[in-house]
Amino acid sequence: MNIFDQYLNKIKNVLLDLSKNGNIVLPEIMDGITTEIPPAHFKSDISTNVAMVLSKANNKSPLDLANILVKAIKEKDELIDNISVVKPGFINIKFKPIFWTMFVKEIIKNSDNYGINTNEKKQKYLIEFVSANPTGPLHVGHSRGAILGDVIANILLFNKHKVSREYYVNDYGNQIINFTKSVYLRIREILFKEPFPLDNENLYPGDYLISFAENIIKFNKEIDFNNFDEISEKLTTLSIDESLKLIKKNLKSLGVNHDNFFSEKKLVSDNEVEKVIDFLKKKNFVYKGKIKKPEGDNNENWVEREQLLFKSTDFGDDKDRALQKTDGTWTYFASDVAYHKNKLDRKFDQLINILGADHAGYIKRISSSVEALSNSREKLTCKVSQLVKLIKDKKPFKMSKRKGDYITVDDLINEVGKDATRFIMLNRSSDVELDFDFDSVVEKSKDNPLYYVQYSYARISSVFRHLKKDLKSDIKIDKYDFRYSEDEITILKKISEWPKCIDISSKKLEPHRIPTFLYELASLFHSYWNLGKENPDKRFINEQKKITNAKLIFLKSISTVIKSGMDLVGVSTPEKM
RNA sequence: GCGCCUGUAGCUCAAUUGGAUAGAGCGCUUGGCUACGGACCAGGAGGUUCUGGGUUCAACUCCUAGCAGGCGCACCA
Repeated sequence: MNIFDQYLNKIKNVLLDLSKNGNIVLPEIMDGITTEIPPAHFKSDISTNVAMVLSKANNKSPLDLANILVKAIKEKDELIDNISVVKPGFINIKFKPIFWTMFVKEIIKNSDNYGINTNEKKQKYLIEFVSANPTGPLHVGHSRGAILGDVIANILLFNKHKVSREYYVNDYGNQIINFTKSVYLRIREILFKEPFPLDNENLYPGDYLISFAENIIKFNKEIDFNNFDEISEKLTTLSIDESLKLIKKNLKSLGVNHDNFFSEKKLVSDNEVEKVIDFLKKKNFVYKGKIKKPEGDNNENWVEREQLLFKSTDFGDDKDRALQKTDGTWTYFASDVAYHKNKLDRKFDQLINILGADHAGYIKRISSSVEALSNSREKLTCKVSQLVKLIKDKKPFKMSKRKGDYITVDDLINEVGKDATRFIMLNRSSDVELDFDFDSVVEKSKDNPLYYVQYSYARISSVFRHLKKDLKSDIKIDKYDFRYSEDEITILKKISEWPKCIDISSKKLEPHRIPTFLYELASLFHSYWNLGKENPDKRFINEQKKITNAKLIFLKSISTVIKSGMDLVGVSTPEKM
């Protein structure tokens, strides 16, 4: 039930009628015609730009054309109170109060589905996110991408698409070798009292490796840890398992659930990399060649070498990309191409990748490969989550990989909790750097939008509690013979924008619009609530300790939107705070 | 040198996928609590949307040339 879509269709039908009768000329494409939310001071409910879009084709001024259209639109619609033409050529529609009564009725009849976009073609999505190296716990930067991906998935699921959440496990390559060596040295430290070499840059110095080592020793008594070469393969598996256990725990504490963990190592051992390179060779996208040194690059150590390259420049990349290292092993990129081939072979309609800001430069390369594999530019969408700037005691908190100097997801959850973390991380567009201020996030006040929204839900709950009614159960009303006041309609109008908000969030993959919307709705609700102090008519519970049907379903409608929005964000809506 | 992201009120950010008089919070300031929970509300001040061109009936939004900040740029992942 999207009143903006509904009226867009009505208007298009009016246009078709008028053009059949020869009254107006229609262009071939009617894409530019929209229905929108008029600015508040116009005191109307829906506006459309139709007259401005069609004025040229009709050789009439937008205002003249609008006047013709206005008559035709109003003629067919008993719910319109007033329809007017404004300056550049906008048509503004104001509904009769009964429109809003009917509107609430629709929501109440099917409150679980309110906001869902029913027009969209249902698709099968694969969203890959987090995919952090399995070499240690997740930190704050990962959590933003994790939440972003999770909520995008929630929104797509809400719109009845099929979605699979996937984590690509980079369990192959040099980093894993270094990681396993680090675990091994921690084991030797415990068993043979050999101090861990903290000065080696290739090793992982983090304290968490000590507990990895302890666990591995404890549960693998049969292993002889004296000779690394003999146990390296086994130890690699065990070490990665330890990491993944920790990562999964971190994800769980953030409320993030992946459907699938996809192993890079398995991809390589199944020869999927060779297969995809053959595939691309046949299409002439792979060749042996040399990469030129970038201009202006001061690196003196540049070595030009011949290697297997992917022709990503054919797709707009600034250089071709290496697939194979000199030692014969695959580059990260090569196996990632194979991974994306695998995704495509699993018949997903759309692929979404969530990347951290530090990997943004990688997008061109991987999207080029997907285009080469699928002949489509639209198959893959990459979203970047920008940096999180931590602020503590009003000062920026610098993270470095050196021991004890970076904040993990565990720290974050322990300090501010899951709900606040999710809400605040999502409250800003993923394109902008995020200031994450520990002090204000923890504060239970108006500084914290999470509590502001939750509080509105708690207030609604308290009314139902007083009336001994259940907010969650369905409400049945016999007669919709009441009319809402202007104050109430202001809120109902906001509620009518909810499907539009979902729609845009979903199409643009911009979930930050949801917390923003919820905040605005909560704000309107709090204003209304306070009107009840001066004016008893605005109170929900009257002097006989009863509530009218009108107010009952009014509250129910508000709570429906708040609840489903908060569910999408993945935070709780407590009935008492 | 190149690529990506950002630039909007003193600060942190929105802006209905090109719409009308650019909106919130914080801060500043003036008011409102014997309550359906004040974790709230009402009012005020505060803007050349980084700059210059262009496209359009309409530009914070799109194109282009700059400026500033961030991130990245080999066989790492």
